[in-house]
Amino acid sequence: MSLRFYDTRARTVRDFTPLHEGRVSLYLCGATVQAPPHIGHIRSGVNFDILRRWLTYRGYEVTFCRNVTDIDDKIIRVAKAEDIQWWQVSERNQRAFTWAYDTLGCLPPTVEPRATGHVPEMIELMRRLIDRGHAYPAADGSGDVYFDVRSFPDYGSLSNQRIDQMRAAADSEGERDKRDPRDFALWKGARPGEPSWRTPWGPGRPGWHLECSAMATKYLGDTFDIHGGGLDLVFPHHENELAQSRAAGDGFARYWLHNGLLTMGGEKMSKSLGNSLLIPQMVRKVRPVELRYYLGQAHYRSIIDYSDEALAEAAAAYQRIEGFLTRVAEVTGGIQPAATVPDEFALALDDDLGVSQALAVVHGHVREGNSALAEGAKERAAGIAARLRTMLDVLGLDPLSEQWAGAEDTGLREVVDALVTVALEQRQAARARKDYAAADEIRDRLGAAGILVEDTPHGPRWELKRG
RNA sequence: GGUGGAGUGGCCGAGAGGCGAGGCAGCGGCCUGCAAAGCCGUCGACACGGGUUCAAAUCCCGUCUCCACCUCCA
Repeated sequence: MSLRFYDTRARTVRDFTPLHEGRVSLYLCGATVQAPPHIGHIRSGVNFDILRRWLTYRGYEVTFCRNVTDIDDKIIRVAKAEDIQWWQVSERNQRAFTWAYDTLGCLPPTVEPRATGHVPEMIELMRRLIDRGHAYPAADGSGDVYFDVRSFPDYGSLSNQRIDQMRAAADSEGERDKRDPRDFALWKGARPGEPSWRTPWGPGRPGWHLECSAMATKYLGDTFDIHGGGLDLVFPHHENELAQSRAAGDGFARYWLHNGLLTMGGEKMSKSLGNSLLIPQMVRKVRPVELRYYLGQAHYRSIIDYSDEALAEAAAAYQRIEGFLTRVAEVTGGIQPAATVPDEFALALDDDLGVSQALAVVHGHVREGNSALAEGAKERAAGIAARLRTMLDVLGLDPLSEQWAGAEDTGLREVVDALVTVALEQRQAARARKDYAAADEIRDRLGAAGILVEDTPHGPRWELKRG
């Protein structure tokens, strides 16, 4: 079976064939940097990071463009409230996003363009739209430029809505002189004191949607393969992107992928609802890799209803995988990843990125590997571990990778190891003379100090306790 | 009003007509001086009511509940 994805626009699973053989162009709507990221934003980042890694594993050269929208109403509002510059707000939050992506092991995009760096491209796009009769500057001289939805019969095709059946929303504040209430702003004329950029239609700033069309086609071409984002972006954001790009004559995205949202108590997590769980507080509860496992384990299109309990279970599941690989590495002196993943794993990911089924394959390997280890079959265990590393690498979860190995290593590990070894030698001596009271006391005292002792067929081993 | 989606065992979470994914927790056993880790076994589910079928979580009809989008949102 070939690679296939659920395409929002087609409303069905479609075989994936890239526009150019061997290459995939991927655009992801990243952050509007008005606030620091919560785990829902980073879920999206993790989902598409796994997609990107899988495409790369499949041999495609992936150009991954993830934008930053660094100007919008809320950024201006926050800046005003704090009496700082708008760009101080966006810089601050962009850094928070970058830190969060890095912390969760999301590979950096090929390019990460910012809206305000692409005003000339946006002007060019607006000019094309006006020339073709799909956009118009507001007649009242406000500087607004609107997209004329009635001029584009295909409007609504992404979200499967027809203009006439849409709830007639009142014009939002500041929008004036539209031909139809559903017309959306390509460009917003500046009001006094607002940041602005010059255009032939007056000073102003990008509407929310225009910059994505301008940036996606600049970096990926008039037509590109995949456009992704959260499900809440389907309408109006992606609908409007599609409309303005197609109306301008571009092919735009060929496949539309949307990740499910993250809820808490059944309610969507969002900045505006104020129920955000921010990344710094989460990585105090579990390690970043465990948070990544939690956010990535469910299918990307399903809802994740956050709970501390589920997070803890995910951490336990991850530790089981990690425990096996750590023990094999100790016994064998090191494991190199295998060249390929098992077919069953590949089949799962090929089918609309079935991470949950892929993880079942992972856990099957862990169980077999543990059995091999218990039987003393080192080579078999090592082979299983090698395949496991390759699978986990695709998911960004390999405990032995540079990203995650020794994340807590403070450089004192060797020192602690020497000290613990002294204690363990005394304990072994006590066990040898069957003085179990003394042996247990040593284990208990190490335990109180945060050292977990386990006896194995190869002798005792230790590790730091978690939590 | 329109458009999508969801309801699976104590919990998380896949699957989508036919041997009950996987993980966490529980129970029994093995291993261990005792543990821990691990292994083996086990318990156990498809919101509700009808229908189609030899066979239905899976298809059809109806009902209930919940969520998202139509307004800034990943």
